Amino acid sequence: MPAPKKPAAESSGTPARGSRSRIQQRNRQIILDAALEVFSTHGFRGATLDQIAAQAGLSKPNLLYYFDSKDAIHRDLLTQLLDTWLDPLRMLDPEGDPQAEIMAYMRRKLEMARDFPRESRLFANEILQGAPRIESFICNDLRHLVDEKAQLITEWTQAGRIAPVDPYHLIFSIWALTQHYADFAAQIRMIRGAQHDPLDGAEPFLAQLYTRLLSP
Amino acid sequence: MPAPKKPAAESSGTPARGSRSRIQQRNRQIILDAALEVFSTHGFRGATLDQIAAQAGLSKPNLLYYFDSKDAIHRDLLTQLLDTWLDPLRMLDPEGDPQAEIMAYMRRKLEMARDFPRESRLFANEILQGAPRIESFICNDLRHLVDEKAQLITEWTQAGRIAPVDPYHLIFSIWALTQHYADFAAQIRMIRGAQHDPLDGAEPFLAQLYTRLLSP
DNA sequence: ATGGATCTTGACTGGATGGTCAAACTTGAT
DNA sequence: ATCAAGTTTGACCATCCAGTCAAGATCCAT
Repeated sequence: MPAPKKPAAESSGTPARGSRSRIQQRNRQIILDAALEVFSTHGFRGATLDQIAAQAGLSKPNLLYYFDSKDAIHRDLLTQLLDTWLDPLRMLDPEGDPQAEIMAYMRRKLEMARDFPRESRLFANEILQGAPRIESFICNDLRHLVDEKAQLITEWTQAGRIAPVDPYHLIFSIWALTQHYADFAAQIRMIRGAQHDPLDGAEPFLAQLYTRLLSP
Repeated sequence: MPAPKKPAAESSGTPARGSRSRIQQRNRQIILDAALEVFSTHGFRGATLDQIAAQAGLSKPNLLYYFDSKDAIHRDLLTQLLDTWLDPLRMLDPEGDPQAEIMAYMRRKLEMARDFPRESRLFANEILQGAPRIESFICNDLRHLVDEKAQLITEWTQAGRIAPVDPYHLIFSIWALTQHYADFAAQIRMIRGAQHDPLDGAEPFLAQLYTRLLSP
């Protein structure tokens, strides 16, 4: 007897994109989008499959037809997120103008806070809990990239091309300042009033801040 | 028949401190401390009474002898937290030297991140979820205080005593930069290695940053 | 030492929630 | 049109978890 055809577990390896029907592609995406909404505001344990199903407009058993478990949905979201999380920092170009490069990095992160606030909150939730699911990513990929770029920044400071700053704290400051606008958007909205976009005025302020910090 | 004597609900009004026995004082504090540990890392829904009981070294029914419900413990923690959350900003002195006042505010917030990281994470969890339980606090107390201090900063900039900056974003930047060291401590530890204190070097960096930002 | 008040807990309940399953429905290749 | 494969769901189960309860242990004023 052939086991009931589940639409591919694919927990590892290549997605085998072509092997999925249009319906699968569409519904998996709908589910991931709904799950991102729910996980990012309620955290993993705070989210329920019923909430996600309601948000997706599907039945709960139907979610579990497309994903093996609640955990699998969450893992998929995190994997997808981490896949692009490093890109802005990776683009920091050793050949470019130091100050312009760092400003551009800050702007890319700020764009991510504006365009992907739910992803930022998903990440924040994960770190707040001690990063149990993404520890190896942070200790390996992220750490090595940060070490590499910190080295680059140190060279820039030693060459006198930017003011002497601690490169690690510089990077952390960019993370803190940009992600704050996504992670703490609720607070900012309540303080500035709902009519403002939380990010109004953020770019000029951060440009001013880093210009003054980095000018030799 | 007298109803079983629960140790005072006290959900509102004065604690009636003296009315509690030594055992009550002690155990309530043990429970709140354990709950802070658990809620701050797992969030409200992610925490279980069993975890809190284990952390406190008490039985679950015993927790519920001292507090009416899981929610009541959480509410107590938040209330206690909010009670002092505004103090550092409140201390911003209109009569003091503007730059020194803002630097001192940053340092007070950084001290709180160092001394009360669990409280910071409890707060962060709450905001990430949209701040449902503390909306009125943020919309009223916090908002009014921020408006007042933003006004003060504006006066300082108009008097040319500090560089012209957006006062709201200045305040948000202090929150972001200082709380980041508590909320994202797990990430910082993984990147810098466990031997470093996450806050090593933070104070000089932030001093440098705000000195350069604010100097007229 | 004694007794009533305070504290503690094992055993339990009811509801929520992740996950299963078999039957029903839809799709599209022939 | 037909049917096998793919998709959907109502009903169900097992476990987890907040909260209850009544009986037992401890404390402390007298």
